[in-house]
Amino acid sequence: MNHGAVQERILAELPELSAELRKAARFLVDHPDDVALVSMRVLASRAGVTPTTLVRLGRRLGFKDWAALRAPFENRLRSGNAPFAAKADALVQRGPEAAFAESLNAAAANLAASGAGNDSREITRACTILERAQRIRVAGFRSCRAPAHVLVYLCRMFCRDVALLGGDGGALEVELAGIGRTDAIVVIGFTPYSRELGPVVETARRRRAPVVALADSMAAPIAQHADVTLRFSTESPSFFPSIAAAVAVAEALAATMLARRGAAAATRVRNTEADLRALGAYLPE
Amino acid sequence: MNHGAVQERILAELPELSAELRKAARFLVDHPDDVALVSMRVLASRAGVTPTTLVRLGRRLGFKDWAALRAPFENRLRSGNAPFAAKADALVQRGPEAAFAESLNAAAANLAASGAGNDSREITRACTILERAQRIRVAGFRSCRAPAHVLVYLCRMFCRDVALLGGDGGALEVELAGIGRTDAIVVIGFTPYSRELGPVVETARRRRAPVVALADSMAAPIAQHADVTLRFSTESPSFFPSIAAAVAVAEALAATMLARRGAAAATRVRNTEADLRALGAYLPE
DNA sequence: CCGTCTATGCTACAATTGTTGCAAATTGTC
DNA sequence: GACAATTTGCAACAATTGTAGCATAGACGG
Repeated sequence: MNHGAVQERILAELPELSAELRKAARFLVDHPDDVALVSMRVLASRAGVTPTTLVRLGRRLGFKDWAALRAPFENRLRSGNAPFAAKADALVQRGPEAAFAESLNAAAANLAASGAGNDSREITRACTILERAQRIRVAGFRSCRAPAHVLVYLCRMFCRDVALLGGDGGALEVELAGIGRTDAIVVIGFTPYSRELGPVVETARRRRAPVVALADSMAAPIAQHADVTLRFSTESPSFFPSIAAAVAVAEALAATMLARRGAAAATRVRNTEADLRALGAYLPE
Repeated sequence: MNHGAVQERILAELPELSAELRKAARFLVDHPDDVALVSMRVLASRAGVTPTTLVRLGRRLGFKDWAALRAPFENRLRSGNAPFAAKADALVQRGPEAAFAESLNAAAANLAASGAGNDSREITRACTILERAQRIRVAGFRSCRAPAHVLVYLCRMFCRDVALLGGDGGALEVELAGIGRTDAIVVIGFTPYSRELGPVVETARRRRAPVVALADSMAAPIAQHADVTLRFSTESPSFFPSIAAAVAVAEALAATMLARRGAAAATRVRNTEADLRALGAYLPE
């Protein structure tokens, strides 16, 4: 039996399995490398499961041993039947099929550039501004709506008053009405910059509200009057720029804020998660 | 140190070694898979050498442990290796200041894993489904709203009828009303899966509408009944999972569709852009 | 409410792991 | 041939491995 067959077998059996067995089974599907390369005990701990559960899973799937279940995972990695050679080739070959890998590669390069392009002082300043703010408002339009949404979603987990600007049709001015010195505005954009960002930075400046900009350039119009600017890169082999790096920067910003706030904020995040779960936001396991 | 470097090191040292050590060293070079996959004792017996010799070889090559020598051979077999592991090692400093870089690194690793985790046949099938569809509906909730938004935004540039599901408060059922075999549904989610995805996949299945899933696992409940599943990884050093990779996969999917459609679609994208510009969507330079 | 049954974890155990110290064997040198 | 130096193997070690048995916890039906 080869690895593919085992995986199918697992997926077929998945609904019938009990909670713990299913958790283990999913881990096998998701981390096939580990199955072959590490011991059962450390595999179990990585999967958040007891070693016993893995033994039982093996039995349940019809294998005599753990070794018997593990064997197909080993063979998968052996260079003989190389799915990796094919994979590596796929990364190199041209044509439509390569577009996927190329796009991902470009995004990864953008992330790396974003890591290098922001120095820690700027990051610290951005965090300080956002932490002091009574209210945080985030502006991002068109393709930058995604990173804006991410930032709002994450900050809501540990900040009182965070909102996305430009929610429902054209009420932007109303949403900006109460903004003042004690708040903070985050603007996200890259060339060409959405027109809607104009009024946002404009009112922010007039009301002396601190501005954190996420942009593709220090010279971006939205960065001109910002107190801090964090950079991200949008290079892409395709016809549209990539905003994956912007999303990653937004996440990293939220992660940094959380890290600075320490344990209290962390438990607050956990509470929020627990609330969501209790409210039935998620599918049951 | 990666496997290539170890191999070079071995070959360089080879002439200096004694008979037994050389025999062992050659075996390491010739059977790299075995080094990672079997225990030192059976490796020794396969090489016709005593276990002790292997330990001594490791020392001789400058490794602290047998585990240290073995590690590069393991990494060689792992799928998500690439140049990212090295980068992650470079920035392992702790503290709140490092959170930013760590978060970005994790996201980059997730991108790499997503590239390796999706084989090109699946990608092709996903594209085919979406290209055949008269209408495309995308479902993504909570944190997965961001990648859903990205996919919709991009596909709109070259597809007639694309929309985000669950737009305004609870009209999900209405939006699903007309769905049928000739349409396509994209569902995006990871553990824990938003409850709203339940009805979506359910109606898709009932109406026999093809489903493309973007998920963190082949074993995801939303992937179970999907026609194709594209994987992304959400590993993160922080308290919340990262969706940067999901965004990148969504972009890559759009890029692939565009590449497959050829020049005509490309000009269509350019026209859309030009329209936006003419309509005054962007700030003037 | 009780009893049954399944699911899960804990503990113990023999087998196997990587490693060490020491003795035997081999090598080269005078 | 005798000596030291090096190379090699053996036996034993603590640690870790995969597995089995027992006990507990929880679910379900009467």
